[in-house]
Amino acid sequence: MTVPTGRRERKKAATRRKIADTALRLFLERGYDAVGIREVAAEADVAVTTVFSHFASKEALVFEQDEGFEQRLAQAVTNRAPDEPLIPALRREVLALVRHCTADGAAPIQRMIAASPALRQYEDSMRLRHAESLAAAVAADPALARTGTVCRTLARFVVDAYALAREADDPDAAVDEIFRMIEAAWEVTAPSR
Amino acid sequence: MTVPTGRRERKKAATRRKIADTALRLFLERGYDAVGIREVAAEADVAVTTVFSHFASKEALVFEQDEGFEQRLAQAVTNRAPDEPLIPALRREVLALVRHCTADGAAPIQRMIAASPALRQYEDSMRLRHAESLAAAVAADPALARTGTVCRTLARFVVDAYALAREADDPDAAVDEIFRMIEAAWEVTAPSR
DNA sequence: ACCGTAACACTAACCGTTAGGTTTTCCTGC
DNA sequence: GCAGGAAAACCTAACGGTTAGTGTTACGGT
Repeated sequence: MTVPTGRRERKKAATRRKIADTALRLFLERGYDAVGIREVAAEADVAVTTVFSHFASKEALVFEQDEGFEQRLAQAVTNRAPDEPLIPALRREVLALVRHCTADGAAPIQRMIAASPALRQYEDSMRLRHAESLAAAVAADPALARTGTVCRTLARFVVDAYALAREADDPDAAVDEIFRMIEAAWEVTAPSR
Repeated sequence: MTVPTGRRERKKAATRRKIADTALRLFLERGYDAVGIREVAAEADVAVTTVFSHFASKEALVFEQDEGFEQRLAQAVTNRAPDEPLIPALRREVLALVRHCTADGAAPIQRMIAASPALRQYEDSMRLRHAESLAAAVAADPALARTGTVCRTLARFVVDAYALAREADDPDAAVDEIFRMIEAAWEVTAPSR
């Protein structure tokens, strides 16, 4: 019943980090496709089954750090100031996420992802999961009062903005441009007063 | 150089169709995951390598018939009447596609896809490919005069509409609702006259 | 009739992933 | 402290999708 506090959790987290770090290092050194799971496990000095007990798939090793992103969009909705409109809050968060991903330090990882169809596909489906949780957060806000379909649509549009802006020549300008479209799409669904 | 006319092509097409038909039949009979590629090959009386010379992956066997869909959205743009506005033309095409997929005859296939994460993921990434060709078609129309980012964004929104409407309780109404949003998003990008 | 090539076959492997069952390591209540 | 239980990690072995390598056939153009 007591909350497990201590060494066990620390060791588990250490193993997880060691696997992820080793994997990312090998992937960047020699290419994602050129490094096998057995090799990652050997280099991290763990069993293959241990790798898969920490990560659901080989692709998940690459996106380990981005797990927090899942919640950030939803929190941008639920934690926004009581009187702040929805769209600017989302715009701000998407802009922050885009800047984080297009920062110089992330360039090698982004190049690796772009080079691997498997990683691109994984990221795409990850974004759709994020859209679902964002849609749930939007639908849960009673101040917004939209149908389920509108909430899901908005969520898709927002994650599209994230994906498209990252690939654009000028990410900041792209966020601006796309969010003008999203704002218009959202306004037209306002319930009649 | 000469245009290949004849038996060779017919035999190849026949082999391809035999593989696809056999695979779909087995998948529907016993489930996508429960049928292996080796089994499909044996039942179609071809070698495993032959299956993969016709289809890039196991998932592609399921979506063989939907290959034409790739072009339909783009054609809805390029082949529309000279004075027809873009959005209604796209709305009409998406509605037709949604109705086609939610027709009674397609129900078992849709259920199979919904039951397999691998198939859902494959379809998601297929949609993104479709969005890219749609974006290219929109960008190529000089009468529209929008930036590349706007064209890509619109294309994403349109394929989102397709995906969301299919899952909605009332697909027709969802297409209506979502395309009102798309229309507004598109209008706000109109170049100043 | 003959050659090039496209289609197909067979074998054998590689790689991600999982199941099975065992050992180690830590937490906890005595 | 220590027994008992559980979580974490291990090892082995396999399964299923996918591909490389190497032939073999059958068609099409000359």
